[in-house]
Amino acid sequence: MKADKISELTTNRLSIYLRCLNELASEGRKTVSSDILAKRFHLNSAQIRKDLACFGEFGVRGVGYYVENLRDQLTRILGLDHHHRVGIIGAGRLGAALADYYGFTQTNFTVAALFDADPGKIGEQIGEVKVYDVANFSKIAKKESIDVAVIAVPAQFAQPVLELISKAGIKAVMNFAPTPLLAGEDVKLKTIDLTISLESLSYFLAQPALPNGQQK
Amino acid sequence: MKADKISELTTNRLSIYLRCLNELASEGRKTVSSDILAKRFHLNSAQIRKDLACFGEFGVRGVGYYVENLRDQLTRILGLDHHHRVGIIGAGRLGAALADYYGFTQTNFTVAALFDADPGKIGEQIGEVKVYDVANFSKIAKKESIDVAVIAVPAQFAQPVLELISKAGIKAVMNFAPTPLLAGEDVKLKTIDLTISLESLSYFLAQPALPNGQQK
DNA sequence: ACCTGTGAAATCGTTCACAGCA
DNA sequence: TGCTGTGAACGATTTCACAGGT
Repeated sequence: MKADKISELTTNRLSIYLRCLNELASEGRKTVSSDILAKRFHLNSAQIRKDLACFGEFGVRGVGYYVENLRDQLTRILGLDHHHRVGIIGAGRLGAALADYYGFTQTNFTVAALFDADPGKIGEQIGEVKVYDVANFSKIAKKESIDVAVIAVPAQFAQPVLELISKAGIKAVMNFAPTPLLAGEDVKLKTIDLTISLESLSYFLAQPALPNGQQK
Repeated sequence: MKADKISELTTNRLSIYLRCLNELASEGRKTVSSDILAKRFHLNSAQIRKDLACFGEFGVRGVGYYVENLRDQLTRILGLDHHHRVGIIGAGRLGAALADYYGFTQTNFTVAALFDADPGKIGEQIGEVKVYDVANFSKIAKKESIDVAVIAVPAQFAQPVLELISKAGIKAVMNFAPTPLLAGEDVKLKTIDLTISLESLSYFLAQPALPNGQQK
């Protein structure tokens, strides 16, 4: 298919496929069909094939996919054969937790620096990582080769912080502030809005249970 | 429209509309049209009307929506006129950060208890909240009237923890473990997978810039 | 016989455009 | 005239179903 426009839903699933393949590889499996993959991990086999076909013809008819080969291909497609250096703006509890979280679980992402405006926090050491003055963001970002930024500041500061990040030339941003942000066309912004997620749980709980005990 | 099947995309947007209305209300605005709302908050006016029409006829032709009335309606629809009590399983950095995060920003959600299996953590006090032995989850959940659970444990423990939550009769669960979980039909599960989000940023960075400087 | 890659169909979601009411 | 509520058009995504390769 080799299309130019790959949907975000597809790339999100590539992450999932990669996880599955890592599991299969660690079990010593050599090949896997889209059908086996789908049944085992509760996916749809046609979707797996379509997603993969966007990037090349990785499968062999009558056989399936070679686990190690496909894993390597996905790793490359997702850019996980490169290291990424993450800067987190906001050294509150959330920023500190994320510094830990990424550091422990993601070998391809290293948290290189935390930033804050609070003089009481600047200079502190959180785990392996130092807290810098956010006023020096651009300078430190360059020195530390940061290519991914995480916004973990209160909502009202999120937009100016995003502009600071943009000006520093960083193209990939993850936002935890519960507010939509406006970013330039060349910047990839992912907002994870915990408030919306919580309120959607609240909505579900507010729905009356149907007679058979199921929810709507 | 009064439909039975409301999509999650719609309910997520209700949260956003509610935020916008709160902002307008605090400015003293009495009425607002879907068009004004859309232009100001970068939304689509037809979508706003369709979303709202799922739940009733709140608008007045020629006038728009009454800000306070619509805000109250959305608050009710989202179940935010009730308090929710949250239990967080996993008292690591992430669990602790979430305990703080929700406590500070969400007046409708109170973190009632943290749970962990580590004897070193049990009995600790994190902010206002005590850490209990996860073995006593069901008992404490009932005593504390917990109706929302948050999974903040490592991936390999997430499924058994979900089953524990289910058995305690809790119907709304937010999962931060980077793994898909299987839940019963009557349980609403939201997974927030930071690994997928990060890898999708990595994918974006791996794409070659197009000649005009834009990304694909 | 098995399994991929892919058009075609079905489903789901968004946007348009306008009838109808204040 | 201004604005909602909604059928219809459009667009995106998922699933089906099968031709064709091994």
